[in-house]
Amino acid sequence: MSEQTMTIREMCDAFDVTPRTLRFYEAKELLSPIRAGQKRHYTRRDRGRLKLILRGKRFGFSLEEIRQLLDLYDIDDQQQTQISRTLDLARNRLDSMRQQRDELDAAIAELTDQIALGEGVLAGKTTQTA
Amino acid sequence: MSEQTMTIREMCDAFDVTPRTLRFYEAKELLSPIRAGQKRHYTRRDRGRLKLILRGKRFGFSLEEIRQLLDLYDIDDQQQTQISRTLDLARNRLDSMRQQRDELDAAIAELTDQIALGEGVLAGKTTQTA
DNA sequence: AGCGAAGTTGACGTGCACGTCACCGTAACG
DNA sequence: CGTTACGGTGACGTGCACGTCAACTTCGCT
Repeated sequence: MSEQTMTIREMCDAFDVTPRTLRFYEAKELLSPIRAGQKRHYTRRDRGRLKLILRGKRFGFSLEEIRQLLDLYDIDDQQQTQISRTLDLARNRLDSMRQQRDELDAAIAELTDQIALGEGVLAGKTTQTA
Repeated sequence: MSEQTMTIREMCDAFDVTPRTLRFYEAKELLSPIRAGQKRHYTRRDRGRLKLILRGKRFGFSLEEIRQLLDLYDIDDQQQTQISRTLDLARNRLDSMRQQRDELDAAIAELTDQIALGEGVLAGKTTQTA
């Protein structure tokens, strides 16, 4: 139970994506499954990366941005010279994620208020709080 | 200082968007500036909506999703029958925003760890913590 | 050997969110 | 009165992230 690789279909079922999507990500160099002849075999590393890709997408990052971030998780393989650049990129990304979270918190609070307001209207009260 | 309306250019400068974008949003019925002859005049309401639109975009919502959410902030103008539907939509959206925030928190934590790891590598330590 | 299911590579199509360009109106300025 | 600036309306173009379809291999059976 060490070289647990998955076929493209197993990947699709596991992550709810289409084969087209996986091949597309590979073309964009986000994934690099092993080839057994022609067939693709996805390793644990590929699964980890895909998970990060899908998460990144939910946060509104482009595939290109995600590609650059993914390098951080493979930092062992990298040249020293590259690492510093990647770290800068990651720190920037981290900043914008923190900002995004703060904004998100604010938006959640606002929306919560608006819903309460709407529920009030439904309950027959007027908009005037007094 | 009550009917503070803005021209399209003032809007563009204030929100850092192009005229094309504002006209596009209008075509999609996200904005509805007053017309003085042909010219558009953006009211306080338009500015509020645009702010919400841009925020929504940063969270990865589509313009169509945003359009439906915007209705919640104009709930006074609506039919009772519509309000309930809009509220449901808003509650769903709120749920997914909360989920998104939790995920974002997790991602921030992970990325923070990875950065620390990378910094360790730069400092000359090996990946092996022991 | 034959067959179907699964996988592969192009190549073209699609929806979204605008960008770009050509052309028109009009209001202001020298 | 010409022209420059700002704004308007189509209409077509573009980048991204895939969807769709045709035309193969390649297994794994029977």
